[in-house]
Amino acid sequence: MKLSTRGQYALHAMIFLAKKQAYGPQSLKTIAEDGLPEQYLEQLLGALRRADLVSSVRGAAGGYMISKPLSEITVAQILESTEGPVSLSDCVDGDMSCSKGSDCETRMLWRYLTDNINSLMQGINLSDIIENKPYQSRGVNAS
Amino acid sequence: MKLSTRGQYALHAMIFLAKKQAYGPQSLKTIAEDGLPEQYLEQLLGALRRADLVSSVRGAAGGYMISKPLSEITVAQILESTEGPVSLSDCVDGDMSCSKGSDCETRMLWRYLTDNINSLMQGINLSDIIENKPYQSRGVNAS
DNA sequence: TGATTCCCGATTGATTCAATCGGGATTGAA
DNA sequence: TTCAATCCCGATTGAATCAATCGGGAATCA
Repeated sequence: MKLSTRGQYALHAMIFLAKKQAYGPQSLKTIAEDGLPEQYLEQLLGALRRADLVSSVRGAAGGYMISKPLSEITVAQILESTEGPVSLSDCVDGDMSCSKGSDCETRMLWRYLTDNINSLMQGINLSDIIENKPYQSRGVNAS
Repeated sequence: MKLSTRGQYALHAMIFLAKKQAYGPQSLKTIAEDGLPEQYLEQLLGALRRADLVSSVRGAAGGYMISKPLSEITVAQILESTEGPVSLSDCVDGDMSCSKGSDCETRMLWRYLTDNINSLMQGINLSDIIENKPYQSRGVNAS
């Protein structure tokens, strides 16, 4: 179970933007400066913008910036907007492609794990990250 | 973030075997009976056997069976043996492909998330699942 | 007007995934 | 001894996904 580079790059970019909040919009070129492929990153920032996590300014001296308080942007939001929903198995989302009933053991397990992973990621926001807070166990709980 | 079918099929098969423990080895054909592709499942059972989670008996009337007490087989073991280690980002395992130092913010975050997800999965064993115990929050903790 | 930037769909090449294939080895029963 | 049932296992295939690039367009500012 692994994230794709999308989520990793996106988080990287968001941390970068969070730190530069005071200096106006940051161009793609600047954000990509430490090695991320620029045009690829562009796709990701598009996704982050559509998720309302960043806003953008066009034209010369334009760029991207964080669109709301850092404490309101969670790791879950960043990853979901670029990687799609965290959902270990399709059968967790009600679409019922499998033949078994809605209470089959595996489904309950996937749901439990998925919920907990989501809580974990919702429990950490950008502000926590850049302030280097040691993360606390929070929101992780039983079904 | 999604599991592949490997982990899903493997868990399914393990639950099946757990329930049939009293009835001797179960053949691939039997295990695959409710729709899993038989030859694909064969690969997975090979992996589970190499991880010592099941043992096999060849020849007519042969098959697979759980190889140790149900309470000693965790979801983490099942998924790892078929999907590889749960590790959200390569940079978590010390191999240092990235240029940044060992304490970069994203690395610490991936490590935190990875550790917690692993604890979560180590905290549930086959016995819990087939006895339909409501899972408790356990082992999930801070960095 | 032109440079700088974001915007965005299409395309490419590599990798991974899901599954099948084709044969082999082992065992128990007839 | 033969045969059917079963596990064993590496190789192959086709499709999907991933990572990245391409090629143009639109907005903004000097």
